[in-house]
Amino acid sequence: MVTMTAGQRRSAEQAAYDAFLATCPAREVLGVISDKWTGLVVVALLPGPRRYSELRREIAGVSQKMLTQTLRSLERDGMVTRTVTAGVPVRVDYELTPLGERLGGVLRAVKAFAEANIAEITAARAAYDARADD
Amino acid sequence: MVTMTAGQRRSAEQAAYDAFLATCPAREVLGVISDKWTGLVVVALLPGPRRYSELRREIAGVSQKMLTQTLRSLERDGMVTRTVTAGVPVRVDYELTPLGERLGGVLRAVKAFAEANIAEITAARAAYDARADD
DNA sequence: CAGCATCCGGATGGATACTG
DNA sequence: CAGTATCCATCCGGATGCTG
Repeated sequence: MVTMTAGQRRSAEQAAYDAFLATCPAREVLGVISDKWTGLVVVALLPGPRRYSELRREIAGVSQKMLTQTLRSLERDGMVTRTVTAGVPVRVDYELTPLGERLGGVLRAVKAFAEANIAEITAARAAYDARADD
Repeated sequence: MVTMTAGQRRSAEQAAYDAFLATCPAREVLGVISDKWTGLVVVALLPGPRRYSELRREIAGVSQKMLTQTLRSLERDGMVTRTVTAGVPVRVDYELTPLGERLGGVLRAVKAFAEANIAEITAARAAYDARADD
């Protein structure tokens, strides 16, 4: 197909890319942990189960919408379980599944890398920005 | 200040949250790898240096704007070096720094987790979505 | 208490055209 | 070849008000 238009070529590339992404577990998981709040929630749940309101308090700055959305997403991915205890008032507990705890392990690795290298990263940024200020 | 308004309380929480984020290396790094393309670029550079056009070809689906933006960001964070070789045509090579290679190591851990658990995640999603379809 | 529904501003990211 | 500049659609995420 030498006569493919630019648009057709892009579509083809896009399709190939989509297929790649669909079969790329790493990107799938990257999508999971790259959410703004997912990491914080998983880390907050590592010590043990937490109630909705406890999570809101522990993760300062999260809106209720985002917390709910994040928890639903984690629940869907099999990372947390949601347990409703009827009564007044209602009580809802969230807890990591074994899968969620393994994800927590990965996040700890990220955290370890972060703490070991943040100084170097910050320095690199400062140096880069200083050049830009010329 | 018992007479704080809801708005003031939120501002206070926001400030506390921002301060927390600013001093939280893990979130900083999470921000780095959570970019849509950063992971792919770092992984593509792991085997060795690559030219701009090579990266465009290897990472199917990336727009030139996003590739440039991602590379600039990685350069700023000290993860890659950018080497320009004058001439016609111009040649630009990107290469991981030691810091970038260490980040690559973390990404490999993510990848390993992903590949080991993707089946479970997919199954959990299917089960969750099946319930939603009721 | 633990949400859901709605609105809305800003950031994200793709398409396109042009340049040293 | 390796970008820069601009425009524009979409989505993310916060604010607000209401509910079982």
